[in-house]
Amino acid sequence: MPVTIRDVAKHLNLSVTTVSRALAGHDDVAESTRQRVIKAAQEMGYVPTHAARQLRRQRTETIGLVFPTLGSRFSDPFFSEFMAGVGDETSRSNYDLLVSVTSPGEPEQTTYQRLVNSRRVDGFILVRMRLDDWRIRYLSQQGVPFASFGRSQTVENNPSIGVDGRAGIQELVRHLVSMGHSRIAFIGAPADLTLSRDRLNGYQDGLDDAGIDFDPNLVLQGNLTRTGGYEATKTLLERKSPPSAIIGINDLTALGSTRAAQESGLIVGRDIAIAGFDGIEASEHSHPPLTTVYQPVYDIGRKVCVMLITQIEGRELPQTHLLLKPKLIVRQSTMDRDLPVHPQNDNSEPETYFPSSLE
Amino acid sequence: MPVTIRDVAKHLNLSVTTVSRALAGHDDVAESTRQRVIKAAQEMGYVPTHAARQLRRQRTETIGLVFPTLGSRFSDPFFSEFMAGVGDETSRSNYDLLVSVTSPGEPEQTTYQRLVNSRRVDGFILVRMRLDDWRIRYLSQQGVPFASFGRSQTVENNPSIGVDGRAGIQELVRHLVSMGHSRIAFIGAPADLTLSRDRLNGYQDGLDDAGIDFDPNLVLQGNLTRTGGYEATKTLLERKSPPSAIIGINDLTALGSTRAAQESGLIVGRDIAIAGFDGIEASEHSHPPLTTVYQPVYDIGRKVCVMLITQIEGRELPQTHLLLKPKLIVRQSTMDRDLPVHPQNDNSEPETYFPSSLE
DNA sequence: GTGAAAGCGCTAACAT
DNA sequence: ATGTTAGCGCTTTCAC
Repeated sequence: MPVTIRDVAKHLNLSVTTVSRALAGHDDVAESTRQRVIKAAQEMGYVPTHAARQLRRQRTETIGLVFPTLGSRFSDPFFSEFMAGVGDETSRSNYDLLVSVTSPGEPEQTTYQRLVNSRRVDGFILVRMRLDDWRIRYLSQQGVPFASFGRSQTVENNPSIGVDGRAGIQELVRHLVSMGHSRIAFIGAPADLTLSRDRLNGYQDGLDDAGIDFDPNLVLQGNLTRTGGYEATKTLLERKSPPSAIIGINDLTALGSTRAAQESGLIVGRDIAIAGFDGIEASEHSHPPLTTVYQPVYDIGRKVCVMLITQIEGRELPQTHLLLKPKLIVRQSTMDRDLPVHPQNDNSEPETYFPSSLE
Repeated sequence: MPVTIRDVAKHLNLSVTTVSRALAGHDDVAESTRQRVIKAAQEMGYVPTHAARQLRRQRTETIGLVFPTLGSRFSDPFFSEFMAGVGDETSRSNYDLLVSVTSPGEPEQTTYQRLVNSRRVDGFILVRMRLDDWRIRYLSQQGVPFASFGRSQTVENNPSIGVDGRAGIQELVRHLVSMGHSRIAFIGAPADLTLSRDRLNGYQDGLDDAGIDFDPNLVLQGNLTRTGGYEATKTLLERKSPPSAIIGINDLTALGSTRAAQESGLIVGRDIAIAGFDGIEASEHSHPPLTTVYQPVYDIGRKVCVMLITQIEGRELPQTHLLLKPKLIVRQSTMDRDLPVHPQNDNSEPETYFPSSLE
């Protein structure tokens, strides 16, 4: 039923080859012919069948994105932001985006293997990197291109964009210390995640800078969700000497933390300081607005995608790894209302996240 | 490089035909042969090339999901929840999910047309239905299967799952009235969306029930985002006689509204009541927790997907349309703390959203 | 029960 | 500048 390249060829009394070449923009076809072909194709509503082209060219023009499952649902706005960035960039580059939500029962590996073996995608975008990451080993070995948000220590230099979570948290601790805090708690995430180690290191660094002793009682493990933050905070607040400030490893954690503190009758920002990491929209609109370490997730999604496509198309990558510096955004959740606005409180995004070579 | 069906055939001294049939489970191949084939395929790591199979069978085993762009970013948790449901169900049914974020420049139609013409997907899942919806006309005309979350009035009975937003909001108004409110504002969404009309009708119904006159000054249009709710609320609160209660057409709107009210020094739940619609996770964790009309978005995603796949595979659809009744969840944002908990405040999800035929 | 052959729609190597 | 031919990897008649 749908119109094929043969229909167009027949219609114009040309061979399919010529039509194909005209449409592909080869220079060995007469300009007049090309015009006729383009016009006819247009009029007849011809669009190449993806499967056929794919089979022939051995390229899918599709990139894969496998989301980690977070319990039965995933509603981390972080991921939607990221996906929006990736999605915009893929369609800008005429690629399609295949999304897999690792289903509850299925092990993640199966998903990747299936996609690789059936040659369903040209490459992968990886998120939620682990210190030791199976995916990197597997994909490198299979020769399948990939680019990641965040690094792993599995392979030296995989193409990726990272955010210096260590420096970010370190700066956050500095800010809290400057506000007079010394009992600062940290609600982390599973230890195998790269971001856990980085941010925890930053926490450590920050304490060191201020000459504060590390207190294991003030470090708990959450799971990057609101609920995780909520529960960890309940525990913290029941301690004999509770913290005066809490850092959530991400905004969701900090938001859960905020709720727990409020349920305990504390005024966040005055009785206790709470801060997060990510800078999701909700952090800005929460009550009180949340101090956070901002990273440009949408843009990172786009750039990681650019990196991947560059590789897929065999072009040279300006740099394989990019480490961005996140930006502390101080808001009410760490500021006593009676104090003046902190000088760091500049909400504008810096202009120069990315080197021009990636633009 | 990757192993093809020919490799398997050669390895076993069989024809590709036989291998193909053995793997497809046809009954005209000797049981012993089948076992050998399956074993060999397994060992050799054979997985059918998707493109080839697709070209031959004229089926993609892929379903398409085109997200509306909401400004440059989309971070509505509503969509991630929905996508998680769709994604889980597609992979359970061995389908893939192709996601398109309509990019800022590109008109939505182009996206659909490209996907249809290149035969990239077997069908679509539609969201954000409009009263008069081009997509329904187009896809029906092209003979491409689809199923939607929400209805349009374009076609009589397109396969869809809807939520009775009218009844939901009506019940919400009833609740607000029972709490003593009579100046109830409504922050809506663009009028061409089906959900806008439904929920506005419910608002109207609720007022009628209570014998309250409709006051056009209390109805504003938002855009389903926090910012929209925030701004509309600022406007409302500047009015000479501001509302004592505000209904946001979705949770995000209500959350923005909450922030605006708090900035004006109001205690939400006591000085002003605010409620939303959707029941996203953030509504539960906001301060104060938000009264909302809950709809099971994740499950709806799954079921819509089941509907679509049923159609694609030519099986009979038990019913083309399903209308779910949403559930009012009363939380602090509409309750003066001094009052006892409202009887409707039962947070458990009802067990019987879906008829067993869809399970 | 198994194999040979055709063909899905396209692109590219090789003529002319 | 255009056409002929082959083949990507698979499924499906149609023979045997």
